[in-house]
Amino acid sequence: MARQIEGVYEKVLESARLEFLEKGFKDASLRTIAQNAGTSTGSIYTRFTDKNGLFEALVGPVVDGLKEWFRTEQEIFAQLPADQKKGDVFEYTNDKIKNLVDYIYDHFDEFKLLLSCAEGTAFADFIHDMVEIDVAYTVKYIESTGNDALVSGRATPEFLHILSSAFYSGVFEVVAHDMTKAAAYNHVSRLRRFFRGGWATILSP
Amino acid sequence: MARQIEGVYEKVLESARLEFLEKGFKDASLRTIAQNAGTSTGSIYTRFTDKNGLFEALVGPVVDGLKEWFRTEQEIFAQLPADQKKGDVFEYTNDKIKNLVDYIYDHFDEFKLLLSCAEGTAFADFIHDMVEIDVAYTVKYIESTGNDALVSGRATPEFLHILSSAFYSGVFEVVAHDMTKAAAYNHVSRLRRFFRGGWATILSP
Amino acid sequence: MARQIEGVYEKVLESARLEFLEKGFKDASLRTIAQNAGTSTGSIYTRFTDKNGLFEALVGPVVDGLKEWFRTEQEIFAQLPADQKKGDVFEYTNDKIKNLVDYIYDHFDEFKLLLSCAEGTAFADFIHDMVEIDVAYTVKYIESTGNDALVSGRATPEFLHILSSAFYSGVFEVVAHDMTKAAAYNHVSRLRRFFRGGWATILSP
Amino acid sequence: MARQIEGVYEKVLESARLEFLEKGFKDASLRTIAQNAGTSTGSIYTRFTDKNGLFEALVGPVVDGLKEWFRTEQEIFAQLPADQKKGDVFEYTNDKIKNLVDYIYDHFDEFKLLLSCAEGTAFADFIHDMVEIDVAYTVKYIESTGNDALVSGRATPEFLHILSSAFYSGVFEVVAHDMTKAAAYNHVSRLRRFFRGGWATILSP
DNA sequence: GATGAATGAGCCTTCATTCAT
DNA sequence: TATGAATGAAGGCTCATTCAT
Repeated sequence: MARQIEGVYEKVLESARLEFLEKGFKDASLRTIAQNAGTSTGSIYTRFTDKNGLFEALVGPVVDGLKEWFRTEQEIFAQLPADQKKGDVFEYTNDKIKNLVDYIYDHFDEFKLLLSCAEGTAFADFIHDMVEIDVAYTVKYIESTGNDALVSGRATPEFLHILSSAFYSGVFEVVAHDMTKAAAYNHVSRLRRFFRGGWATILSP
Repeated sequence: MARQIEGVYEKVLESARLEFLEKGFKDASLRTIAQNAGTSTGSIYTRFTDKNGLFEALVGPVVDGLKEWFRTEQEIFAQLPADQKKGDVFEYTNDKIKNLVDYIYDHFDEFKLLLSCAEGTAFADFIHDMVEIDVAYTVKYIESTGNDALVSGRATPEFLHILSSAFYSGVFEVVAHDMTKAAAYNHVSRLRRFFRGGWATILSP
Repeated sequence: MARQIEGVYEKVLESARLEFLEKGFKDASLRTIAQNAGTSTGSIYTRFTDKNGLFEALVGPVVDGLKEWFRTEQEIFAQLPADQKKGDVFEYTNDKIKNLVDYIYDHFDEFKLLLSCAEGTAFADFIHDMVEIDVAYTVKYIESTGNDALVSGRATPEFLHILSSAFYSGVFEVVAHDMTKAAAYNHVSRLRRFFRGGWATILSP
Repeated sequence: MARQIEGVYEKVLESARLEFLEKGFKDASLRTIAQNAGTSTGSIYTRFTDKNGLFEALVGPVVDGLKEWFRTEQEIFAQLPADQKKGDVFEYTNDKIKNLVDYIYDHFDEFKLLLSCAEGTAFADFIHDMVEIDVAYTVKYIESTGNDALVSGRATPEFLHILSSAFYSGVFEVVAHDMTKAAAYNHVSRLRRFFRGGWATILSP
């Protein structure tokens, strides 16, 4: 029984990362990827099904991790005592956002792939998808705290979407600009402070 | 003058618009475009030089118009009396932003092309380019009013960039979501109000 | 009645010369030629019929002139008194060959076109054609002087061809190498001297 | 090992040979070549990289063989005892030149390709390249025998070039004229004899 | 499982020439 | 006559994917 040659999987991923980063998904060549990984195109198909599968193998775990992180944090928050929920969310989420930046910088290449090289991929709308999740959680949060922002019409799901879209676009600029992690912390926290005022007007009657 | 078959120019543009919208720049086929326009591929080259030239013919005037609009507004503002400049900029720009939405909806397809179908094109970084212009004008504005936001470090060009990026990403979501114009007015004005608070903290010492 | 615009003919020729020299006949573009001449492709067709016609217009007169020169010299020689014909032909043709070099340098570009840029043209076999003429004249010369080189088999038309081919290839090297006219005189006369010995063994029993 | 359909390689080469011979390099069509060989255009690229690669596959080995032959003969000659070198080189090279003709006729099509169908190819200047090699060897030979032809100025590298160019042009005429091998032997040996006299005047003070 | 040759549709682009204006 | 837009075939080449070995 033939076994998969060890180390090839990783080499292909590495080679693919570079090729996708350089040329984007569509213009990347599987032949080049295989060659630089020291293997054959066929073996890419054995391991990754597809060009799309290869891209997903690179980026999927990072996306899943991010979604999982969102889910977990949401759950943790949901189980806080009611008074704490209504407390200073801004303060509460301070660490959270720092974790997010950490996560981004732990997977910088992958985020670059997601944000700049994913056209033609299931991940083309990465920001948009993240925003959808974020909005869903925000809605839940607002509802669970009994805040009347939605009921009163001060916020609508669509507007929350635009708001979230604006926020995350700002956040992910740190990737496009290849900021240092320190600069990223700084900018993201400024961005949050900037948004804080707006949120206050929405959440307070 | 050699004959130029009438109406073909427009038909090609229309055909190209549809093809680019459907498949994006790279995957669009000039053959298909020519066929659907009832011409030959060669005549596309006669009229538009290039695949890129064809895309630019669709989208260039709209971008130029937008830049011109930016420039003009900036100039008008620059010539206001000093006290008016320092006045309520939010109120002042209310109409302006409405004009912007009007402009977007007057050229909806083109903005869709710019925002979703321009990869592989000189317009791939459309939002980013607009943001650069916007930031340049914002810096000028801040400096010309004698505000110390920049000097004090409450704002940096990089942070203004992120802020602007966040704002325009939010604005252009109305295109991605195919909102009605009415809904767009509404959302954009909400977005501005939301940002107002943040700006206040930056501009006031 | 519309007249041909004056000066265009010459401008087209000049533009064509440059384009053909740069890219060779096949890769030259009529559009480029027309453009650089400040006229339209159509007007090239009006004046020169064809891409081939254009090339011929450049090069044909020079070829014709050369052929005419060959013919005239041959005629002059034919009418020399018999004893003079048998005299030192080498000496006699000394001036002739100098005239040839002069002719080449009076039409240097055209010879370059003929020798390096004529593939795909009726002039592709220029040297070969010249050689044919030269051989025909040589045969006539040998026969008219009563020399038995041909009859005896010391020379055959085919061998004369090869000989002539070798000689003219050597001569036209001065074009390929962009020699100065002075250097060309020098080399061609050396070449003739070199060939002189060989000829002597053929012509003398 | 992935299957390589047997016999296709040869069929492609054969098909290419015919197409190149008929139309020359530039006007030859890879589609036609592939079709006549019963393959796809793609497989030509797999096997030969390029249109150029295909031409080179046909002609490269023959050129290399020729260069190698030159090199070897030169080396053998270099190691002859000094007195033999100064002996009758004409006699010595008698067999050599016969070998050359043999080589040409063993690869007749390839030489035709090189001499008539190579425009647009790295082999466009085949004769010129051979001449360069030949001249280099000739210079070495002259120097190594202590002959003063170069020192005295009776010969210059440039003139040797022209001479060699003339000689090989004559030799390769046998290909252009589709001579029989017998006729070729005959003509080439006549040509050598013809050149002999000239060489004598150059080499003897 | 690994290989990599084969596929063949498809890409953008160029061109000499024609011909309506 | 001059123009130059139109033609449309043809060009070389690339690619993801398949599959015999």
